[in-house]
Amino acid sequence: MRKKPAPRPTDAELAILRVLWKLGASTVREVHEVLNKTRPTGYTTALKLMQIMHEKGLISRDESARAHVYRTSLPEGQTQQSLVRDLLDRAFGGSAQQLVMRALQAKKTSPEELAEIRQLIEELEAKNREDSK
Amino acid sequence: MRKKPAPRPTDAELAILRVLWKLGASTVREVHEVLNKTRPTGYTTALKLMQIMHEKGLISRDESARAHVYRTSLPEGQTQQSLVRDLLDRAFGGSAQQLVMRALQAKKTSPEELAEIRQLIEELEAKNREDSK
DNA sequence: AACTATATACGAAGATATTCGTAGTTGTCA
DNA sequence: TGACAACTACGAATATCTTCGTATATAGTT
Repeated sequence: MRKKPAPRPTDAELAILRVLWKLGASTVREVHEVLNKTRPTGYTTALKLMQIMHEKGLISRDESARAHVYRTSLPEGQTQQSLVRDLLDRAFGGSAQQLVMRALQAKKTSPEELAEIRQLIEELEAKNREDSK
Repeated sequence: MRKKPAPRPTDAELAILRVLWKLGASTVREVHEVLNKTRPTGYTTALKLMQIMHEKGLISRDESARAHVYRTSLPEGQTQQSLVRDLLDRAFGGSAQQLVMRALQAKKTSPEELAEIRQLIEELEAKNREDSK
């Protein structure tokens, strides 16, 4: 008896998740106020979406107060990981290398960020050498 | 009077694009035969999808033969780039660094691939130093 | 010429995603 | 307490995605 994995969030759902990760546990109103700035929609639209996300298990809620308080079910990094893995499979035949290449070409990356990435890679390479001993 | 950019392909559409990139220009039957192995569906499903993709501008077709021959409108790399950029914006706040990190964690990458990525990064870093002179 | 195999076109069903209006409930405050 | 503001629940309209059945056309074969 295993629990179903959370389904891939849709575009609108991901927008809400991003707000919740940023703000932490929040009410519908708080989420709506943030979203409304960049993408004007009605309050009940946000409400309905969050109710659906709750049904799907993407978010959980605390109903003890009149205004329910919602929080994400999974940490940001874990969801990002899933999304990347999904894109990897759907568009890159599973090749992380190709995806990384495209990502670095798709957007200018600051020298500091490049250095961090290089460091991560060097760590992975060191780990490989370690393992093969 | 500018042409509309090709919309983001849906899951089923991307699966078809992948076959077309792999095989090159192909008929519906050829595409369907490949897809049918991994995801059994009817022939007319593939046909309909490809007709819609043609309307959207995702693929073009040569109607001179009885069996139309379809080809992708954009090269694989360009579409991959768009998809990565899209995910970057929707889930990573535009941070390529974060996305790369997640990609490398999401999937084991071979030492050879890691080396290639490292090389790309070193090239980008060299280019940065060059530019800042 | 009739039959068969293989095409395309098209409509439509069913599922999912997104949007919002309306109804009804609850807390606040003058 | 009565009016108002804010909240949830719910139904439904609209759009999009995915699937397939049916109608029709065309090429090849006997």
